[in-house]
Amino acid sequence: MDQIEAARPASGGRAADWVVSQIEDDILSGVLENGTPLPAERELMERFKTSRTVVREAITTLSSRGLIDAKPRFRPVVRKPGFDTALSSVGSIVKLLLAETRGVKTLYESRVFVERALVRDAARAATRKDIDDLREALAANQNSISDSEEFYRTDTAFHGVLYRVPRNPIFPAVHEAYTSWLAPHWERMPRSPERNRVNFMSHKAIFDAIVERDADAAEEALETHLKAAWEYVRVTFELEE
Amino acid sequence: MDQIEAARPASGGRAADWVVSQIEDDILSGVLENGTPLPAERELMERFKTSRTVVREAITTLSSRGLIDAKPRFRPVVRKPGFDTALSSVGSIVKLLLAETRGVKTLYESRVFVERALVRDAARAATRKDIDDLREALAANQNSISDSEEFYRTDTAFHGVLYRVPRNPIFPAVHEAYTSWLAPHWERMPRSPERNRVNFMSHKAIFDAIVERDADAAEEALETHLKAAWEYVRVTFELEE
DNA sequence: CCGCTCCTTTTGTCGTACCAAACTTGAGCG
DNA sequence: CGCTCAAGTTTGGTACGACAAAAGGAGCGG
Repeated sequence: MDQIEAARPASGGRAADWVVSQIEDDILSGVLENGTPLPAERELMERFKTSRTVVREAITTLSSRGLIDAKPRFRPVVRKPGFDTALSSVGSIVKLLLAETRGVKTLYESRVFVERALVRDAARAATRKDIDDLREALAANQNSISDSEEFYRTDTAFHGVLYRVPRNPIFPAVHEAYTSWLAPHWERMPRSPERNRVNFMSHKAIFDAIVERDADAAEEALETHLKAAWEYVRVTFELEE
Repeated sequence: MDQIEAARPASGGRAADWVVSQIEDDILSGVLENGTPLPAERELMERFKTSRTVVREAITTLSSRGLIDAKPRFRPVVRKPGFDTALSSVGSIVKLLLAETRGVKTLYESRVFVERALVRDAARAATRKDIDDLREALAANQNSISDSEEFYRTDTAFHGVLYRVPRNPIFPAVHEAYTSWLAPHWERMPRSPERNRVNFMSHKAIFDAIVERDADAAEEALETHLKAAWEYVRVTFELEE
């Protein structure tokens, strides 16, 4: 037992918060490796010399912070945090916000904003490999025009390539967040090969502009694409404005 | 007592989760108004016919989701969620991520990316009032060159105006998040009137380009500005690359 | 009206107990 | 030897009761 635990603060803060920070440290320092289950609650209460109440509170807090993955009745699994888990941990609030008036519109507009910048960046700085990835994603998209289910996936994947161009892990995380948050709305949309073809053509226009290194054209193509997609959603769901 | 409560699911999910969703509904539907304190725990356990254990777990969950503001020993206060609270609730994870290698750089680069798009947008679509706000913020910035403390505030405020141009509540929330997360690093930076003057001149260049409706010039001015600021930080803290 | 004390309420923590679901073990079998 | 399945064991989810400490009020005196 050479474990040196920082002394628990005498008073003021909650004991649970202290346990949370202790476990956080263990996760970050690698004592608790990614993917391994957390020790049993009764074991933790012994290690931290505290009650199960406190341990359980700490666990729920860590869970909602995304540092551990806690399914009911199962051992919580530690999950080393990345920007992706950070974003997914706000999913619950965002879902509430989307239920409000204009919530979806607000989120979607921000997505358009971000992607406009992304295609600009791609036109400016995409590497040869980025272009190849885009071309590949575009081809996959074209090949699945007749299969709406698959088309949706390849559509998402195409946009996903754009989020990876800046080589910043935040952007793929943002992309995943956007798609998961907006998916419930998208999935209820009627699909059709004709519709898919229109979207594919938009993707192709974006791709062509990027290849031509024409940032303005790329941005405009993307904006047209996403605005049209929104209009389609709006009419279908009869949203305001 | 005309309150109709959805029947608690028989089994499977945690009881606490059910209570969480119930209180969420009360907050969103306005039964629990913003700013009012939550009912006492014993009252809630009576209303939901459950134990205090469950009620308390629900409260901690709601707290870490940012739907209520819970200081120890004080009654939790209801806080209607916005995109701002959503972002601030991930602060705890982001703080951990910033401690990792290149964490700050990653976050800062994303900020540069976003602001590049913002100044472009401002050059394209800023209203007369936006321009006036920018001019005012710039003037305040200039007037506080000699007061580094105040200069930092007006600096932040100037950038903040840019985040408000798209008229999308997500962006001001993002700005607040960026500043609060990066503030601990910035505040340890040495300041000087000379340094402030350089930054002010950068702001002015950005402003001028926006007024001229020159998106390319605005973007470049901003990139130069933030890259220089980063270089300053990097050298001071001797960070890698 | 202000400030102090005393009493009530409420939160934070602990301990115990019980159930049901998950896990472990080992016997039995092909 | 490996697989299946049914026991027992562990462990998470919930409930109940208790108590110290702090907050919130009520009353009292200035």
